[in-house]
Amino acid sequence: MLSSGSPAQILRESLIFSSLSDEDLSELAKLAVERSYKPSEFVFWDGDSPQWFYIVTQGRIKVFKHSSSGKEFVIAFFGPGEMFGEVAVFEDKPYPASAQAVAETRVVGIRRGDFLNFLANRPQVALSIINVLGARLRDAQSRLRDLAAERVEQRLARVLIMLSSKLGPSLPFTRQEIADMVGTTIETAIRVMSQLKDRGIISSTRGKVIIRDKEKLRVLSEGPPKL
Amino acid sequence: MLSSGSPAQILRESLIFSSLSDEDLSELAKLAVERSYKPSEFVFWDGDSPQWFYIVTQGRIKVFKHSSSGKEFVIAFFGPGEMFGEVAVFEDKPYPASAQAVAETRVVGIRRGDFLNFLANRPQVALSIINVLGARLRDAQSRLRDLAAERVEQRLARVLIMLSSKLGPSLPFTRQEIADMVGTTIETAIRVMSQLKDRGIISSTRGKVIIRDKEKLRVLSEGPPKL
DNA sequence: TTATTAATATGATGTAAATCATAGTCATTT
DNA sequence: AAATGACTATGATTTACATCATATTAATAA
Repeated sequence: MLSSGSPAQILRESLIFSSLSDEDLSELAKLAVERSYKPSEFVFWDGDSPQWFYIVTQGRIKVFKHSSSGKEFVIAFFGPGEMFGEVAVFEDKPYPASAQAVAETRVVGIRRGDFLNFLANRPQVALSIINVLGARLRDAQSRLRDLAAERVEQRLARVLIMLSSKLGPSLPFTRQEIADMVGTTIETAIRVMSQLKDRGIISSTRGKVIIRDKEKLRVLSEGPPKL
Repeated sequence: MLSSGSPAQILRESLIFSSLSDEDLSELAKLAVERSYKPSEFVFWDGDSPQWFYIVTQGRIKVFKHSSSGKEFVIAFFGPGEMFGEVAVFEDKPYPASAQAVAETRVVGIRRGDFLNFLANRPQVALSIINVLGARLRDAQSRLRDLAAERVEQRLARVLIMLSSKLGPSLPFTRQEIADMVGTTIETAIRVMSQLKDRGIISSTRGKVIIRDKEKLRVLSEGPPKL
């Protein structure tokens, strides 16, 4: 989505900072530090103290939590232009989840204190952060309801729809990654997706899912095919 | 928790506005409108367009969503000093959940547009809202992980702990309300709580739960009593 | 008081999905 | 080219929990 460039350019292209003047932007860029991660490298761990918040510039970051039995639950994948690690920064509590690169990934990081100072004089930026947090909260609450009350097939359909509205019809995720987003096991995810394949709703290759019939998927995600 | 008083006084006592000057506060108070609700009355419905955001001054508000099969999932109960309906307001999308009074309840409401204008010049207030949203997001993400991976007993223990850290050891909720927060059925909630009762961890009367042994409850909420 | 309704309780049965097991398939490395 | 390891696939079995059914108890109303 975004080409790589100078930190200032990258920040410019990120939604959150679109309201900034060139002046403010170059000031913010001074605070930003670039970092690279190889696949499977961690940006931070659940429980770490939050020094930085981040914006992805290239690649993809997986943010997830472990259950008491060790299972992963994926909160979200973040791509270019998206911020992560922000919850911990604004609250000054340990990161509530871990962040791991799932591809060759570059991020810019801004120190907690620096960023709070910066925000203190830019209400417009604060408002756009409020917007991002609001959207994420809304999303989390929907997923809560889904996990509490909807069946796997329906939840999986919703995850696929959400992903494809962000990334297009071709989704670069393994069954395991999808299972971890849906909150199920890999076996169940495979079984459900095999059915979707048989019904012509999706097709797939190794590590990739292609949405073939978005409309049928939408119906599935809404109606209870039960009863 | 809070005594009733003038709108300005109520706002003053709410965490979010603690940083405001008396001047700013009385300006905000001018924007605020008081309303009362009887038990079971709705403040807004899922899907309504968001004109207002609210702060509870007396009583209690239940915010919840329905599943496709009609089951309720309770996102949170809010008491005096807490805001609700904020997600929709900051995003200008329909309310993603319904809000219903569960007691004789008073709230103050502030119009979306008024409040956004007010915020635009008060970065400190914006930052404290970011804090509240951050805390709620963190909480929602924990619950997501729990729903995806933990068993009912554990989730129920966590809900009881969360509630008692807010409200003290005596919790004025029915089994149904607790079930709706945990994401289970009333029967299962009753069964699990009967066990907790037998083990001396809680006691209860009609519509009320009393935490007797917080430590045992904590252990339950963490360890997998499985294996 | 009796009637009515909401909350609590508990047993019996059903089921979606987890778990356990095994095998095939595709990509990468040696 | 063979070998190693990740991903996909499917069957068999188990299980936590939902669902259905029916009481009992405690408030509230008639």
